[in-house]
Amino acid sequence: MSDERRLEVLRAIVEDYVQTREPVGSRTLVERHRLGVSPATVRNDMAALEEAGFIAQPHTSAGRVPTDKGYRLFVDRLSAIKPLSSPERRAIQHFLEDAVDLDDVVDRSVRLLAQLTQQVAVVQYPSLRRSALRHLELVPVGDRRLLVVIITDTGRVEQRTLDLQEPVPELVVPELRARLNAAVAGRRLVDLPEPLEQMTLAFPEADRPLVRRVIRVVEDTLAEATEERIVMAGAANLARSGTDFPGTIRPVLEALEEQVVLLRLLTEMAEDSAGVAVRIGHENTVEGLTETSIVATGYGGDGEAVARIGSLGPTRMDYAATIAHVRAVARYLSRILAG
Amino acid sequence: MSDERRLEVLRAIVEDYVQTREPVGSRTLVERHRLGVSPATVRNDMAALEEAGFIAQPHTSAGRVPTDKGYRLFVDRLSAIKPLSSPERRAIQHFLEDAVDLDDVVDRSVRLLAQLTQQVAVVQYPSLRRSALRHLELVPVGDRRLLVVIITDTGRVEQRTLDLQEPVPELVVPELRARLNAAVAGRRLVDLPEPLEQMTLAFPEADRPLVRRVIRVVEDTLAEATEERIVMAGAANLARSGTDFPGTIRPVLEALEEQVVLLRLLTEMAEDSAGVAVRIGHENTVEGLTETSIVATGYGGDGEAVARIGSLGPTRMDYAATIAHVRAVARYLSRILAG
DNA sequence: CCTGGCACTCGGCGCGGCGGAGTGCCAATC
DNA sequence: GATTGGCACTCCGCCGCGCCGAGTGCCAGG
Repeated sequence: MSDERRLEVLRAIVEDYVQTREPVGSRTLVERHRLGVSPATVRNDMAALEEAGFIAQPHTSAGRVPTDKGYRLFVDRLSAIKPLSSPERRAIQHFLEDAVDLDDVVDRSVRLLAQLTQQVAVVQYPSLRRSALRHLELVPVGDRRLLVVIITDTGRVEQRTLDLQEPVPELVVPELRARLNAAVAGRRLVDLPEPLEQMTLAFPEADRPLVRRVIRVVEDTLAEATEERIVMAGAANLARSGTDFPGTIRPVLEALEEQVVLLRLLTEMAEDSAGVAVRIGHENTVEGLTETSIVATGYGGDGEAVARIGSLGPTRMDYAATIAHVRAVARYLSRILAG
Repeated sequence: MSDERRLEVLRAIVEDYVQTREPVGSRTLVERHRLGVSPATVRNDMAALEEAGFIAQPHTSAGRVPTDKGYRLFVDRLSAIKPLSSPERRAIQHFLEDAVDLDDVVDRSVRLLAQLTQQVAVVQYPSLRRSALRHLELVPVGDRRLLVVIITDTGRVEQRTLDLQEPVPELVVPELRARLNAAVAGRRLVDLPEPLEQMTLAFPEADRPLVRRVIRVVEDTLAEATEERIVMAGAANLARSGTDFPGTIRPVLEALEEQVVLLRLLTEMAEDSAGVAVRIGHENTVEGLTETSIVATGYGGDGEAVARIGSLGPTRMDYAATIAHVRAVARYLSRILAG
């Protein structure tokens, strides 16, 4: 009994089940795939695969269904990545190229991915922490408020208002603005803290508290994981005809509304050698997502990713296609942001 | 046969149906409500109500169900607005008061409303057009770019970059900033165009093209309806236990993803005397939303609303409660924004 | 180690009968 | 003339039954 063929059988089971959404039996399996052996032989292999926990049967005397473990093995052995057709590529590129600003790029990307995969797409906004700063602006609003505007090289703009105990000295603001920008230009937010602290010393004693507060706001802004926004599209795809989910899709929708959780999940996911991360079923410990799988990868930035993009669907999804789509969109997205 | 009682019967039918989600018959109706008449009498009234198109029966010899027209009459005659309990009020207020900035306020509001109504909540971001300007900031970025930052009194911040053919004269920027702010302070964007045009004349001939371009950007920004963002929460509530929707919730989810359509719908809705707008079932011509009702109202601004907030659910919703909740959240939201 | 054969299991489906909730109508009553 | 009790009728939903087919596990033979 060759291990080789058993893997082949698992592969066939996964593919058939993904396509038909029904437990697959030994007879239909040999009919559809050129396995070169009889149903009886396949049955033996199936028994072994079940013993090892890769497949299971919903009821006695029913066909087999892959388990999470089975999908995992399948995905790990998945060597060939489906190449996209070249019209498909062109469509992606053109669609994204028409975007007018960062919001538009992200919006288009997430919709596109949802459309391609027919699943739920999730895109994290380019992270502030790993982006480089283009400019820092201070605007007095009234006489006890200061608006801090942070502009990154990915085109993202973030702002915070700062309430002050006492009026801001008119003259300090332009100077602070100039010095801050000098200290900050082109640096990534994660690399900042030290230069800023030194800068404080250049100001007269009296102004230092104010300077410290402004610096504090900038630091807080970058520290706040809350500010990591994500956008989502394709929720409607969860409710597709086939009864994809056991009970309702409610728990899934609930989980998806918790952006914080989703964000953590997305960033936690470890990428494999090919740069794509896959979480299958119960590998997602998040409540409500244990019946779903997530395919994600990073985008933007050379070498180190600036944010992540992913697709979420039922564990029984077309992994090969999803991986291809996620990679493709991530690649074009990176290109657009860099250009 | 008093018209008075017929209305009472309709009322009872709507209330029972909303609660039980099942067609309601004459017997159970008299048992649950103190109508003071016999089932037979109610049956006569029902026949009349059906004749007039306010109710219908799913199958012969089944109970009655309100039609869209029935709900409409019910809502129009709905005089008493359910007052919220005072713990409920306090909870709303505290929850919203803890918000740290505009994004947070909007986010909290939409979640809160979804939670209260157990439906889908939608909040439109404070509109630029109807907000008053607090401050206008010009920031040179590089020597051929100008960043225009627009800050409104609702706390919203919008920015645009402006590419220039020739370098900006260093000195013009501060002057332009000062003059613009003088011309603009406290005015609503819709009221602007004329004062800005006059202002151009105050600059030396050479600088006028630049001034005109900046003004142009400000005007464009306010003209772009695209910039009207909305946020949504509570999609999971659509998938509640009871089989609320005929087929699936898919068409509804799809419609909700089309923010542009949703936005148009929200702004089109005409408010009644009490300031709340209700669209019932097929009154929503939007595809996918013909089985849902929407309750919406404006918020922010004195007299004239600055943006809208609403709740969407199955036609069979608790209108009285939903209206109360929408009004309450809108009121507190307005208060927060004003303070 | 593979294969064909065989007995067994079990879920899904269609059918028929039943009960209950509800209606519509009619004649009697106030 | 509105209201009411009575009565016959309708129809949906539910339950139990039996069949069929797909699928399995095992065994003996190649």
